[in-house]
Amino acid sequence: MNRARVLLLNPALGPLDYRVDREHVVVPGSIVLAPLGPRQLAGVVWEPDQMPSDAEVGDNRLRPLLGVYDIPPLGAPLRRLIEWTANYYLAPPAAVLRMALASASALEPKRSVIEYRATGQVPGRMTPQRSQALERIGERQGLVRELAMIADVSDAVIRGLVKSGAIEAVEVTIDDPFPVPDPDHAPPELSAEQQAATDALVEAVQAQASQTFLLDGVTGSGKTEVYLEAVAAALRQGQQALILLPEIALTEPFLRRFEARFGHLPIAWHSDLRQSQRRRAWRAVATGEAHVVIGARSALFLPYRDLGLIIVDEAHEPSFKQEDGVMYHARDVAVMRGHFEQCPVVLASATPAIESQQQVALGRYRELKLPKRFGAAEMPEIKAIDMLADPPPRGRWLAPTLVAAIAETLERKEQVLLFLNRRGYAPLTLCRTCGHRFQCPNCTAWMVEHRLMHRLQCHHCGHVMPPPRACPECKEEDSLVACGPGVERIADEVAALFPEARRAIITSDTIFSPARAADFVARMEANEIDIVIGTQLVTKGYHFPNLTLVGVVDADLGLQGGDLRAAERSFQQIAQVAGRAGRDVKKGHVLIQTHEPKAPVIRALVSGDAASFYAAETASRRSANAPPFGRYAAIIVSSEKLDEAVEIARMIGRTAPEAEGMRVYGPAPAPLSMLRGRYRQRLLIHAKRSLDVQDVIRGWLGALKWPNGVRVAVDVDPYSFL
DNA sequence: TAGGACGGTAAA
DNA sequence: TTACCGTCCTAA
Repeated sequence: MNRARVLLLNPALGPLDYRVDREHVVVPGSIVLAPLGPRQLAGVVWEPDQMPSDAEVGDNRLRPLLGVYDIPPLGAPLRRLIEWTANYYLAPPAAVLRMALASASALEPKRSVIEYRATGQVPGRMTPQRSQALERIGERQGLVRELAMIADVSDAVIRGLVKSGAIEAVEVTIDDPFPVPDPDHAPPELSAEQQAATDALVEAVQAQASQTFLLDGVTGSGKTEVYLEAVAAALRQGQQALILLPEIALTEPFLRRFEARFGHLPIAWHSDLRQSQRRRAWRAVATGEAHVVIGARSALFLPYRDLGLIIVDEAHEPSFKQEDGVMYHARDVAVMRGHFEQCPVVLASATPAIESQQQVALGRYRELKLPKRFGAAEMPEIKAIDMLADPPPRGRWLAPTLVAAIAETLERKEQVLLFLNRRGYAPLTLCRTCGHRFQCPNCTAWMVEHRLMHRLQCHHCGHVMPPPRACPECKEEDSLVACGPGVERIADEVAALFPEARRAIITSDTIFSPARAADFVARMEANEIDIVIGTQLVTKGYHFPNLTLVGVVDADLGLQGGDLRAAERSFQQIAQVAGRAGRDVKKGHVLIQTHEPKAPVIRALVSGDAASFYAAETASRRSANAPPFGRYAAIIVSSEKLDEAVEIARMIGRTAPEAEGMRVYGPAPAPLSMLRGRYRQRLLIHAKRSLDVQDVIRGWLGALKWPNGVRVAVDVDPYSFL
């Protein structure tokens, strides 16, 4: 009797056992189709001793597997990674497996699909829907369903356009091989320091052993060139390389650098891939045909056939922490994947996280430093503007000193970047007459005015409303005022001050596609933009030689909220945006507007003394027993009913176990006490490093029951305290 | 008494 | 997660 333990793609279920009939051959990792009640589900065969099931089922009650997919089995290193991730982050193994299998369509044996694209022909009969569809689709190509989504019309409109000849069908072969990057295409000239770091990485790639590096180089020091040589080394020995980036919007300039180095583009992996692209990329990764993958955090769980190197670029970025579903930290999971795959992992950053520096101090990670900028470029000069001593006029946000510096820079025909980490026009709208504030109906958050889009928008759940003319509370007309600045408002101020200057607003609202990002880069390089006003999207990755002045509009913004990483994060963000200035021969200048010029963060930035800032932060973490010296975990209880959420959270609080070196705080309403229509209560667990908190929480929550509509999620090593 | 809403449970 | 089943309620 041949039986197999199968982890199905159903997060509510543990592993189930099946009978394997003679016509099927399975090994651990095989991807199979299994019956489940009246349904059929895909799953992966697992070693029974690695995946214990809660109740053994007799041979006579087993149902047979229906089939085995013609796909390479998931390798043992990936299976170990899935187990580790599920264990560490207290997530169902099947939920982690789902990230590895990525999309059901990747499993289908289909070799081509019919996609559609515009022909440029004008349809005989034009309707508003049809013109909207054609306009929004533009050059894009996709399935009928995808085009309908893009154009925000029904499938029928698209089909009508196909019939009229305005859109044509194209057969797309989806498993075409990808071009192979050439490690010898255009090797760079490296400085002595870069060469030394490169040698260390190349040696580690050749050793094919697990080792983690912290590549710590100041902005503009040429970290990318260094780690791309490690990628070349992996390619030369026939292995795959993965490069993780924090934001997709950032990939455009990166793709171009990669292409310049290797002659071809890498394979991109992110959540916006179309179904056919996703399938093709997944298959190529699994067969080994994809040599270099660059991607967002989810690329970590792809089934690489032979992974030789992992790079985590901008490794300090908080966006590597996944905040819903399986709440993992991609930087930490990357290190574990390197451990299981027996390959080096490189964490690259100009402003490494305190956690990573601590690992260096403990001797677990090896540090490679690039303390100087590449070539003739020098570090920019950084000054603070005291907003109390040098305030802008009423109703304005840019201090006279900053305005003067902008004027001088424009005069020299150089470019300016103004950084404000706030999208939209104004973060809050209120009624002057009755004080009514516009709040999201689903979240504890203000509705943010987006003047360009002509609407109010919630940044947490995406709820939108048209900009109101009258106050909904007191019905007073023309009594609503915008409070505080967003990038759009700063852009207005810039327009009033420098009407001749060409402006660009760079946020996730305006750079929503790789094409838009490419367009922005091209316009900057052609000097068609004088002043960029942007959010954190512009803090990293870009290299504009003619950009010489960076203005930080509100350096105090990041210090609000007071979570344990606020100071560190502020420092990183401002240091990164400052690093955009003067990256070539022209000297860069940075002006930081703040109400607290004496705050340690600002002083560290101005003096350039990062080391003592980090030392002070590390000391205060140590004395508070905060990460990386102690650890936190959060339990978030959510329900559509407030009383239910409160009741269950209290019940969990009451049943908290006693454990040496652990304290439980709460429950209290979560900082965003209502999110996407769900009420949220939160318990915070603070424990000493040596305690296995996961195990304690597993035992604790495992013994409890709660009603169906209540969700209890655990966030291990939480980043956001929201 | 049919039929729908709801809650609980099994799925190998 | 999904499908199914039993229970309870309401309308007829």
